[in-house]
Amino acid sequence: MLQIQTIRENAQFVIDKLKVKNVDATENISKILALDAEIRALKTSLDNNLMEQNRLSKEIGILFKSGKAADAAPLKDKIAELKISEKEDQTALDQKEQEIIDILVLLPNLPHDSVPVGFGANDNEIIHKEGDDSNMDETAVPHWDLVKKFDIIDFELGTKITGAGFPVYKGKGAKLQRALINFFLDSASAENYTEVQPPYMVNKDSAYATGQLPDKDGQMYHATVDDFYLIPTAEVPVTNIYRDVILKESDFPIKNCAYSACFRREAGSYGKDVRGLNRLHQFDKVEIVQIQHPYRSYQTLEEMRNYVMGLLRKLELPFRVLRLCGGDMSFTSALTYDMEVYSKAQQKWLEVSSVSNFEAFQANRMKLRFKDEETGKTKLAHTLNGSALALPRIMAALIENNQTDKGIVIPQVLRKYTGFDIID
RNA sequence: GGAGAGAUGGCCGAGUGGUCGAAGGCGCACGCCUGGAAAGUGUGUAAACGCCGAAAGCGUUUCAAGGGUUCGAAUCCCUUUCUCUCCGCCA
Repeated sequence: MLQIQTIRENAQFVIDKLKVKNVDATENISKILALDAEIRALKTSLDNNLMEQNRLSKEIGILFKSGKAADAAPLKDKIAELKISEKEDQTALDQKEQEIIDILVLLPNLPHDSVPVGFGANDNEIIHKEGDDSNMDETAVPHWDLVKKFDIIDFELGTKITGAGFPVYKGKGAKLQRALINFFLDSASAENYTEVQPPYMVNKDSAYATGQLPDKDGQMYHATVDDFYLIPTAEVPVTNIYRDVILKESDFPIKNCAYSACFRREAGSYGKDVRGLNRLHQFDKVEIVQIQHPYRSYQTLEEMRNYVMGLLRKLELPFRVLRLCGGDMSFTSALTYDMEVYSKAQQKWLEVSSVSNFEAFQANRMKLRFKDEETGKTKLAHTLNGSALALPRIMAALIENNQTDKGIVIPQVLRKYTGFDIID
């Protein structure tokens, strides 16, 4: 959520920035400014009213103590009068505050200066490319056929047990996935990320704090009996560790990593992109989360990007890095890099990681702050996160790119985790 | 799931209707003391919001959350959430 103070002080700047995300906020911003002025006037009037009531109550207390209780009656009448206008102010205030929040919550985060203008995936800026992204010959087999041939992932079985998008990993397929998870977690630990195992279900407050609610309500599985949501990413529970927390500057940077299963309804996506492992309802991911001082968050974003690039390099996968354009960025993000690996058999780039700086947007919703040593004031911290990495598409690319006559060759870096060097 | 007890500041803990944002202790910060440190000692030690911005100052709110009684609630009543103990169930 944008800070009301930012809007109050830089309304035009906010409007201009939101245009980069293709949002015309002119009307909403002027509504917000009007409501904000009304709210402050009401607050002042209400505060003065309450102050008067408190003063009179104290007087009554003194009268009671000194045995002059009878003299209190006129004061009581006065308070009764004040209470009528208090109630009016309070009702109006509650209503206006709800109104302003209802609008604020719909405004996305402001994009960073470096974010290119654009409407969709085609407008993203390719800022880096690495590895051999030539295509394989015509005999190359897509992963959904390979996994069947080697009996390592069974989509039909998952459909029987649950439904489409819930595959069953078997034998060396299950082991390869576990190897990747361990490789990712060990790598993060080596970079001083503290490993956590979060809950896979969260309450409404948590889903709201990281921005899944109210914007992406329909994308999460909802366990209605207890009103819990299945997490779409570990970002949600891990970032919420720091909800309503005031940090010290010396706590920065906070670095957490977490493996979790992720659950996404993916309502509205059908067709070619959902084939095989490309888009699932349940998948595994290792997530890295950092909380940083506002001055250093962009430096941290670059570190995180470099870290993820390093993982892809070790896995010997061709990849590219995109700087997302305004139209393709998420609601909460100020700057996002996507990493895509090239699947030589599908002849397609597959998104395997998204690294973002949310600046103070999530922190504002979840009241994640720190004490500024210079001023002694509490200020909002910056939150960042990234996938490091999402498993299914990595699996798909490894299986496809490493197919040989003899089987699927396991990259060197994973062999100590898998215990085998080929799937055949 | 049933029965009971509880939830107070960074932590421990007092407070059962009035001047209580809250005693005391610990911790922390700064100072004194010391050659230096410990001990001792003094002072300070929450957040949000409003009063045109900043500072100062003033005010409002906050003792799990929400509602109620009262001129006045940490304190009384109701609801919810959570924690602990016992019983039941159980990986």
